Amino acid sequence: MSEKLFVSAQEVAERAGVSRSAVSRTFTPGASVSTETRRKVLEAAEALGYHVNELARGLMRNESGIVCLIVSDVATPYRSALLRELTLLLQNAGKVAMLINTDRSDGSVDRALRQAIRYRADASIMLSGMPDKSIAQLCLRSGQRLVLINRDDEQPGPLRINLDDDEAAGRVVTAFVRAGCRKLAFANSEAGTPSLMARERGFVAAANALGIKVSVERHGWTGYEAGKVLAQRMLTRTERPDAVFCATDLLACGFMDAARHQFSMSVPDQLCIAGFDDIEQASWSSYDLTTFAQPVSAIASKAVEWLSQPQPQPQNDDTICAQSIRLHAELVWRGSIRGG
Amino acid sequence: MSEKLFVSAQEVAERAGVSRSAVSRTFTPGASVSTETRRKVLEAAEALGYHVNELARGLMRNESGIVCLIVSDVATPYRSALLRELTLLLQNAGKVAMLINTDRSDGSVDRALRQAIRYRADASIMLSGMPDKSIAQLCLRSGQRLVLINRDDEQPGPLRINLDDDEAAGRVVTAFVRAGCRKLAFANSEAGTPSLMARERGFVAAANALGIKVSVERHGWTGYEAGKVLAQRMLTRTERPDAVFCATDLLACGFMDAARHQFSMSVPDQLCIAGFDDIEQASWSSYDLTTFAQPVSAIASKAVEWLSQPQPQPQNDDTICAQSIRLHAELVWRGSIRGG
DNA sequence: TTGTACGCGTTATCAC
DNA sequence: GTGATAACGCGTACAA
Repeated sequence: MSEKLFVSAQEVAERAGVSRSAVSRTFTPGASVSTETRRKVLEAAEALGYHVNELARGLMRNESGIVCLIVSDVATPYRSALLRELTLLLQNAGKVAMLINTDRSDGSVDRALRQAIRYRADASIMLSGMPDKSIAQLCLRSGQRLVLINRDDEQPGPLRINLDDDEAAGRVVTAFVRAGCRKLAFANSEAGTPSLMARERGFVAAANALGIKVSVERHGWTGYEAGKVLAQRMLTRTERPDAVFCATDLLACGFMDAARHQFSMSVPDQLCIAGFDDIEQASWSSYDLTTFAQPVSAIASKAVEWLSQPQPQPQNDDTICAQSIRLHAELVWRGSIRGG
Repeated sequence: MSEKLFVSAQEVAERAGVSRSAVSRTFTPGASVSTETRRKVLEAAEALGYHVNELARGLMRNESGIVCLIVSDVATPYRSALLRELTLLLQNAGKVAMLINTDRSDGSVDRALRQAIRYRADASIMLSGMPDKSIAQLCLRSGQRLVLINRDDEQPGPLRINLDDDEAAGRVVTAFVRAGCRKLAFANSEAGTPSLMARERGFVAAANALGIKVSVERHGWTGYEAGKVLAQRMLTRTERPDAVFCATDLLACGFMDAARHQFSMSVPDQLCIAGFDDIEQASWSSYDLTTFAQPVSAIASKAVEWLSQPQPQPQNDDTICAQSIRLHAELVWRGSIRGG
């Protein structure tokens, strides 16, 4: 049953008539081998179908080449776009991506992180969820790097990449007011992640500064259906808003569809809408949504870049050399706000 | 610089006052350990922050627990949905997913497959591309399982999962004719993958059988923009089609948007449209697209199920015990065809 | 430049 | 049930 399946460096060495270390050196970038030996080894390897065993290599080097991507809702447009960029750049950097799907259940992210540790991942990149503090500490203590994207400022990850959510939200208020809107609304999800809440706070604050009150509604998670529900709630009131900022493009699409097809409202004439993320669908002509672009490729390259450079410090147990990057979310003007 | 980072079973054994084997057995599901020993080991492991090293374990067992997902266009709705299901089921089966992104470039999938071999993946699941026959053979010879989803019938993979594309396409013809349409069209991409071509063939054949000619157009890859371009081509003709079957939902969305917003056509009154995949956007009320559902969860569970059961045969070099599964694509009736 | 010898962390085998 | 020992495939210090 269990015949030898993979061919080892030993066999290559025998066939090539050299020592096993010669084989090892041939496949190690920095090593010194004579041209003749290398040729013989390569020939034998090709003939036998030899491939380096990264598991064994990782065991020796204490460096697996594996980077763990921890994410929930992979099928969501923004998440999958970020995933695409990350995997692409990781591959170019000679790393390989391990994908772990989390859900809302308790301990889901912790399990993911533990999985990453068991496979001795060089790093973990979290696109969702917040790890238990102790687990995160364990990662760091184990020499594993941690990158948190659009997560928290409080989290203990060494590299944190965030957006200027609050400031961006302020710019929507200006746009709405310039379009002649006065009855502003904010449609949010109940997820309550830091970036979503920052958008809400920024929007409300900027409006209040202009003496405008904002009606805020929260429902469900950040998806299309939740947007519809939010619209049903906010548009059945006697006092309808004339402009709504949705915390997410998916919410905005749902909101817009409900406004048009269930309430026969015209966008942007009777209702201005703005979203956040700039998912592909936002540019589809049925929506033509004004929104803020997540700088996905910038996020991904910052993350991978940071992972590629060598560990700056040995890291004391208590003093984690944290680094925080704040990226700009550009406003993409389209047709869902009047007077672009 | 390189202080000991991870804690090993050896250290746990010392602290617990038992042998290394006892530690190993504690973390091996099927092994027999006394309750007392297990308790001591678990306690020591917890205190030290011990985690099994899957790299070393994989090295011993000749089984890494890694399953390679080879895919291009990850950010596409259908692909990401399939990816979600697969990663979820793999995790439940105790496996872990390694994601490799391929592009259209030559040798991209081959590199991916080689990567899978280097990490001693137990299996590779291909959602895109077709591997070079020699590489595929190498995988199989190395004891690696291979699953091809919506790929080819000619490929050498042991498990091939396909849909009844041709038959499904025939059912659209019936629906179109029943809606009173007589000028049928098929909008395809230039990608030319087997499933896309099967849909085209099935549609044309079924229409011809009823004495109806079909105008076929192909452009770009299977995306929203390509759908728009196809609409521009087909709707500027003197003889406009009154029903179009798009090889993909993304194409259909683009086609519909162009028809409505650039040609002021009403769907489904002047133009019936059908798609394929049943991506989430197909159900959004702006599109409300009649389409065929990819049975993503069935596909994923078939694949994972097959991987979970033990290798049925030792596999001779020439006789590969291939298995082919043909799944049904259900028609999802929505508003883009008259008279549902 | 090349070969020898050892160690990485784990599991399987076999005595006890 | 438990503990010693061999083996997995590889990198590398060291001596030649």
